[in-house]
Amino acid sequence: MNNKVSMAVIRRLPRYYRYLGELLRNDIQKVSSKDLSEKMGLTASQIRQDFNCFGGFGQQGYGYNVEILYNEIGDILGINTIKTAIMVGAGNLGKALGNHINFEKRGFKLIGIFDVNEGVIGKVIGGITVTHANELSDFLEKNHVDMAILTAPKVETENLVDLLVSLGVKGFWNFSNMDITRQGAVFENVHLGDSLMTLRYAMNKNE
Amino acid sequence: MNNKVSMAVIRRLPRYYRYLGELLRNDIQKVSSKDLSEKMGLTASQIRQDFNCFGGFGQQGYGYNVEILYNEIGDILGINTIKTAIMVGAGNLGKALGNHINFEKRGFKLIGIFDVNEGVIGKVIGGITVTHANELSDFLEKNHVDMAILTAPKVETENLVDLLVSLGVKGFWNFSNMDITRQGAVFENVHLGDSLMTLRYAMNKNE
DNA sequence: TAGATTGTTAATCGATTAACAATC
DNA sequence: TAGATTGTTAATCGATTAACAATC
Repeated sequence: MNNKVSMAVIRRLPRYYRYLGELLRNDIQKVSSKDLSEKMGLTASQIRQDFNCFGGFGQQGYGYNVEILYNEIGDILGINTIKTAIMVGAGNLGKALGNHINFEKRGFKLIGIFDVNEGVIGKVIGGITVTHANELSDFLEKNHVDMAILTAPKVETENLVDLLVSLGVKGFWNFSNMDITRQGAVFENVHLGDSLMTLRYAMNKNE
Repeated sequence: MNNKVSMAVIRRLPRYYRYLGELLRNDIQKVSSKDLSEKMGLTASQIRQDFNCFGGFGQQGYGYNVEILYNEIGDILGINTIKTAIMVGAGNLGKALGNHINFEKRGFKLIGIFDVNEGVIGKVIGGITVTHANELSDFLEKNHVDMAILTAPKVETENLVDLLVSLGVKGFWNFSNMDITRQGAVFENVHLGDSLMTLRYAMNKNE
């Protein structure tokens, strides 16, 4: 067990979780660090080191029980406890995320979607009816909201964040294409443009 | 100048590029590693090390010329030379990417969008008319396509990739939620679900 | 010239890999 | 018991930070 787990390890956990989930769906009950290392393109040593940051989930001479390991990693990530989330911005990206991301399997429950565009208000996305953004403060006072997904344009987002933080939102999944940080809240800033440029670089390298 | 530049450095380049672009838009002509370090939350030393992987772009006693540095990083990333791209999958995510990503500023030009769903065929996304996926092979034989954006469901994507690779596609921006690799092509596998789980972890840590 | 800031080398820190005793 | 594979320590490798001479 290790109290200071590095970000590099944490970023690998969701990937382990995906591969273990697949084994589970295929009714595979045990897996060794060697099996996993071949599947995932990591070293067996690294895998064992990673898992042992959190305690010994394996059994010498046997390997790891897939189901136990899967659940342990889920617990470490915190996704077995649900937090509430709202989405601000119901454009194409909002629709894509709302309809296709399985929030409940990742520790969140979507409870509200907001937009300023009359064209989408009243529409249903991922089972939630889109509400006008001017009801946002009201909603936040009446409902406990842990996390906000930011899929609105940059300008609108910038003003919004402070309001949301002041009303108790503690986490942000931010697609606004700018890095945001605020005291007392955590931000997962997603930069799809950066990802695309990295691909462009890799393609030249590969030529 | 350094021949073996680490992935850690490369992943920071798009971020430098964004910050420099912002300085440029604000008509700021020079920047020191210290200025940048404060803006970006890195050490000045790391910034200088990063830039010096590719050669000396600065001037002692002065700093860096923003425009020169911006263009140099663009060149390193390869985004000042355009490669062709198609998108397979014109659902909400495809629409979001097609309409909102500025491909040309990131080294790509979108020249075709394909889907199997009759409902979207003929619609225009990001200036491109959606075509039926059964015309894909034809299109690839008539047009040189460097990169494919995979925004179709998992099942459809799996079969598609080998076809695309065999027809000369050399890069993939993959949103299908599975890791893909193939000889002779590079993949940027985007896992939004992993990003969301990392946020969930960070929120518990922050409590 | 004096001050500022780079480019670069050396020191430190952290992450990955190797090795092997423990043990199922 | 013999074989397999973990948990863990030690060795290596790589990335970040510190320091400072070079020089604009």
